[in-house]
Amino acid sequence: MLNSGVKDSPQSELLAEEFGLAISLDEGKLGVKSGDTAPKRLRRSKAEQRAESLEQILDAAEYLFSKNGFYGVTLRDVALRVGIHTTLLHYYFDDKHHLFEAVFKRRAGVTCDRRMAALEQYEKEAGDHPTVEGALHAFLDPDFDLYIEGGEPWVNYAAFCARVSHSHEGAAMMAANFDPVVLKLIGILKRALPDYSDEDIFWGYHFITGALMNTLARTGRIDRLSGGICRSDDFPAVRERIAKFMAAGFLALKG
Amino acid sequence: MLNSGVKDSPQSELLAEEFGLAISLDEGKLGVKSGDTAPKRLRRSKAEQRAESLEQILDAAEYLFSKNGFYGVTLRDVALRVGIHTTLLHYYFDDKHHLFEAVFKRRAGVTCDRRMAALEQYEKEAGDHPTVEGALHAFLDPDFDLYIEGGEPWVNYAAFCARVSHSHEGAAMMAANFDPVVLKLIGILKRALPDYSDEDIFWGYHFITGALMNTLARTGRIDRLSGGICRSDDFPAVRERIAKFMAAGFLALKG
DNA sequence: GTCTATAAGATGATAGAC
DNA sequence: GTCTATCATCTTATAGAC
Repeated sequence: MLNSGVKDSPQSELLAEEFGLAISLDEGKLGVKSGDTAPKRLRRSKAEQRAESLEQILDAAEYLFSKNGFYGVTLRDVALRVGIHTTLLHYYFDDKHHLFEAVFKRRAGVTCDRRMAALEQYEKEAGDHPTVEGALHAFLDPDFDLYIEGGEPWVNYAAFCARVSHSHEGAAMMAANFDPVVLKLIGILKRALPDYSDEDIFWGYHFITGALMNTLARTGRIDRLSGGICRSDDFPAVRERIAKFMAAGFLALKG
Repeated sequence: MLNSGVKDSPQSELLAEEFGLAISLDEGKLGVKSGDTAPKRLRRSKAEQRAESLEQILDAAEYLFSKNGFYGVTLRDVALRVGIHTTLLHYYFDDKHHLFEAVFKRRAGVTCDRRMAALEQYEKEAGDHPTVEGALHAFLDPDFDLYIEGGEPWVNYAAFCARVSHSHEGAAMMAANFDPVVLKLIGILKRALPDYSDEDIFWGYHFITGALMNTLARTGRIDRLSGGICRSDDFPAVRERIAKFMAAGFLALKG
């Protein structure tokens, strides 16, 4: 396994767990039973080691890209943070673009699946009369829960996505991965607002995603502006307000 | 004066006008009467020439920074676009950071002054009973008008600001320049919503600015998502909806 | 898998000629 | 004011040793 940034870090073995989350993309893919009969897993399989190294690199890249964007991070920065040599990054990810894409894709599936599942469940529950606020809760809350409960890696990923969303390189990546969920939401909104034009509904979504991305970016602006009354990383506070706020906005568009 | 990107461009003399806007920061500062009696201004003063060169550089930098951010643009990119050598950029702006800051500051004052004036006028008109929607119109509309009527340079500046707003380098720049106007808006909102907590009001503003920045960024995402029904650069469509939408959101927070 | 060595090119910046 | 020449440094990427 790789060094963990700080040289000779004694607890480097723990990092993967510390940063781990119950939901993991790679779980199961490796085909390795973690329980087995081994005594406290003294030895790891090659596949496990590789997966762990990949995770550490992706964590570092995710953190740095979320702060400075694609061009603001060098492979040297990433390697230094992990405590390895840049050549190893090429070994694992070929080039910088692939690394960037890997960071995006690692968690994209998880958040999409959760939101899609929540939307589908809401559709069933609501039957013929979905509400805007109900749909928005189904769309937004699973994500907020992920960021609130998932710890630092997920919060970094959120900021990473916020950055990507305002960049041109990332627009295609966003579309390819998130469009199905968003269109699912749009579909429910249309049924909740049958007399609305598509234009009104899409602009409403545009406002929501703007507010959401501004939250995920955690720039610290609202902290200073409010003199500490609000904190950029107070996701629960936003979760509590955003669906109700935006639902009312929708209803007012034709009012 | 400088070359205008394309070598031997015959109409390079016209560029400054083409990109010019009625509102200009430098107007008046130069102490040069443009009308005078000169026959179609065959000769320019040194100061005028210098100002024009600066404008051309700033236009190019503004465009590029708005697309790729601070780290995604090299001085060579800027120089190439203007048709000059990088050393000249150092001559005018010292270093890259100063150039970036100059791009930001060139138009920051204009938009702030306009919005502040509109907010103050609204305060007078509304007297003791300001409304949320009224305050938001005063805050947002002058800016939208600027972007709609100001042409490409102002639209690029808008995208530039959107990018800055999600970056850490830019957070301080944003605060130093825009906080007074924003706090003015917050003050009016407080009077419009006397029973609201500061927290609710600041989070509401947070949502608004997110939606606004997402608009200014013009990433093209809403275009593809909506299959062409909405266009990223359709500022009038947003102007028409955003104040009403967000005002309703505010009113719903305590409802 | 991890490292050393190395290359080719880009980048921000300076000194000085014209 | 504008350009040439030059610099040290950084950046991505490859080949090959261990």
